[in-house]
Amino acid sequence: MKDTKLLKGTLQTIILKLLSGTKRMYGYEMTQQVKLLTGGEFILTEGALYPALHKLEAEGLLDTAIEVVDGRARKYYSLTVKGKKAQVSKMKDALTFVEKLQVILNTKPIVS
Amino acid sequence: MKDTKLLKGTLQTIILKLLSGTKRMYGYEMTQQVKLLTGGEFILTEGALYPALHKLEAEGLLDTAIEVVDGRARKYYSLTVKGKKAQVSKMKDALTFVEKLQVILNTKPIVS
DNA sequence: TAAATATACCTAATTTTCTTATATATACAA
DNA sequence: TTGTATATATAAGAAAATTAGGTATATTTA
Repeated sequence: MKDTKLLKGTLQTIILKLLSGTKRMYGYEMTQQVKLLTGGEFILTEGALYPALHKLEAEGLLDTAIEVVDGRARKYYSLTVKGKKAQVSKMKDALTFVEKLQVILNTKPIVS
Repeated sequence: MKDTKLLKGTLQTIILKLLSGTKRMYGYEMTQQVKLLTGGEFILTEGALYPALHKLEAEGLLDTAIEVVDGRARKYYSLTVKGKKAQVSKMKDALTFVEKLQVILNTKPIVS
């Protein structure tokens, strides 16, 4: 991979999941977090991230709060109640997706 | 899931993988195979499948042969040499994708 | 026998999502 | 002072999927 920035429709789920583990997070922080977690395999580009954040906010899943830190403006995002519900739902879908994909690709590890 | 027909960019990989396990396969057969393998969770729609097959053929990854069976025309697809190489490559990407996605979603089972 | 379902292919319009490129701006290090 | 890191944003285009249609034959069911 490395080159592929393809997040394949899982971007919303990733954003919601990241936010479910903390009080709030800002965009740039998400890009760094994803890079760190995946050893640089997933690159969350701004062109994909910011529109996705704006969409989730418009849908009422995210709240925002702008703060200036070290002279730079940050836009913090946090889950709304609706967002928390959506997170649970999307995680279920993602789990099913991964599981079934592994079945098709015949890569599901045989574990108890 | 159930409702989501979202295959999220993995459709090409799925097609190549299905074909790697057999000599040849036709489109409708792929839809049934995917439905069977996933317990109905993944629905491979024709609107997604056929354009994908045509694209892979145009790229030289698939060969075709039309045969009439029981009065109905079937278009059999098989992997070319180039297609076999692409299959191996795409499978590697898919494995990395799933692995890293599981890390981000914190759902990676702790196994040896 | 007529209607519905299953088999089997296809495309076109639209929408969604992502890539690529660009823009702005501040802080810090070389 | 030039580049890198931090931080957000949008716009044009491409890619991929959804939705919705179309054609046709075979089989099953009412």
